[in-house]
Amino acid sequence: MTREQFPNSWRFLLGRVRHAMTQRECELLEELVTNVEDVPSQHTVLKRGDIVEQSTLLIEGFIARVIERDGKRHIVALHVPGDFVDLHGFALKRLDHSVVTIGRAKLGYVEHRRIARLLTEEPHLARLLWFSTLLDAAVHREWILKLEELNADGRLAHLIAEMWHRLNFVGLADPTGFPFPLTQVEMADACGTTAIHLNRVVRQLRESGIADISRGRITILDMERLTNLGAFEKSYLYGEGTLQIGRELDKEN
Amino acid sequence: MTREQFPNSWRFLLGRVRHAMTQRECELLEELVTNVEDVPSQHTVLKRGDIVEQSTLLIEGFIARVIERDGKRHIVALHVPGDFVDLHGFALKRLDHSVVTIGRAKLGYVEHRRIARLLTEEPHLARLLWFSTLLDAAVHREWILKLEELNADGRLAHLIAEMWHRLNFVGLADPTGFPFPLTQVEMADACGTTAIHLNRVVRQLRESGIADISRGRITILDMERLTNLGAFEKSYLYGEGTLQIGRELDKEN
DNA sequence: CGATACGTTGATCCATTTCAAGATTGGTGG
DNA sequence: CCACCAATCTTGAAATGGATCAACGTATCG
Repeated sequence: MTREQFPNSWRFLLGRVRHAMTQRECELLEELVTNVEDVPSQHTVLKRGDIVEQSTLLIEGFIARVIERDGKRHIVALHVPGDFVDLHGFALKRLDHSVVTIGRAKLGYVEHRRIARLLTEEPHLARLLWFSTLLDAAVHREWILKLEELNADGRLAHLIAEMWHRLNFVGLADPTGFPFPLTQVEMADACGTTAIHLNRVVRQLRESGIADISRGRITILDMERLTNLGAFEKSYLYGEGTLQIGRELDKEN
Repeated sequence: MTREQFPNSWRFLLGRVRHAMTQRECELLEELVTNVEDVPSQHTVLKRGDIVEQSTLLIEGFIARVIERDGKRHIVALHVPGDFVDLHGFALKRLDHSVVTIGRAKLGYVEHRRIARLLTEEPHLARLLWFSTLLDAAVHREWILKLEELNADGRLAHLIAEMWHRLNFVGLADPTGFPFPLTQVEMADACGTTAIHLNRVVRQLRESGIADISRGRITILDMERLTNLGAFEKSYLYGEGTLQIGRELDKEN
């Protein structure tokens, strides 16, 4: 599986479901993606309430799912390259949140008509798409946990750890860190705290030699302490040991 | 659609997807449910890390999805009668959380083998099941938002409002309130606060004439103020205007 | 080189946690 | 039916994390 062969879907394929897909399914998926385009930072891909007829594949860059309320922006999910950002829109249609790029991004689109066809013609592939929305939900639950359990420093540590693992999974992180274009305001919006307080937490992480955030890059200084501080357990990201989504079930009747 | 005809699935059918289902699909679904049983309060249906081969339908009672960490219990989701509690286990297999009853409950089970068969033989019905997991995810996002946005009083108000709507949808609430067996400790675990502080918030709601919580029942005294306090917008619960999951898409090729 | 977004810091105030203890309730067996 | 126990709910006081208001430093880009 090369980048040349699957210019749009290769990071998706790099990601969490690749090993369950056949060559043919990979090709099918790649062909689904149309209207690939580059968009600037802070571009609103979709607005809350929009009725969508296509789903967005994030090919390069970062995307936040946001909900605004009385002038305050809240980030309820973050996406990295390879993520299907709003596959759930296929069934839900009307979005409960907006979708906004952070930093320049490259996007592709898959028409819902085509996904519908897949459902009957390629049930196994359809199940993989279902699976990828379930992983999203698992990440949601982890965010709920982090918001209930941790205070600001732990939340930021958790966010950093999660982002490192997800980016690493698609080849965009290395042991020293990863590129990360979120401003402190945006990180605060994703951690349920204020930018001012988050700034103090950033300093704390820096001074205690755990991680450094500056100029669009996060540097990991001590992964072990970072993981502890964020009470981070990576298993939820992978649906570990799972992917019983393979072909066995199809066969067994 | 009567209770007699669908003793196990009728509340599910009462719920969010009913109108998209044919009579035959309703019957199919009812037949999927096996091993119906009554279980006591605080019964652990599934433990974090379990590998599941069946999914749980909550027929009567309440269920919490919980994650324990250093002795503290966190509730990441709540379920009401009619909910498929762990349909996501179909694809994810290894659970990232435990599933525990709150108050006595009646449960039914659907074997994953059967769901797998559905996927190819009944794609439309399969899509409805997918849809129901997506609604779960939408509720997760709303919880993330409430945890980021609101402080303790708002969070509790939001929880009450959400529970009222979900229970009302399956015929278990009326304008004056609804039965609710969670202890204050459990409500605190679901609101990301301490039991002690939650108790003070409960008093606040009582004294300001918004809602009363006592002896397993929540009484709504002023729905409008409750809704405002919890910044509650019911639309996310229904996938509003959506359910493009109907038959149109199947036909249109 | 000035404008504008972003990051940093200090001081004050309030929501929430924590520790500690007492009051109520529901269920159980005698 | 009462006595008792355990769980649940309730309240107080002290300590703290985080919000808020206000201001200033610093990158970045046309």
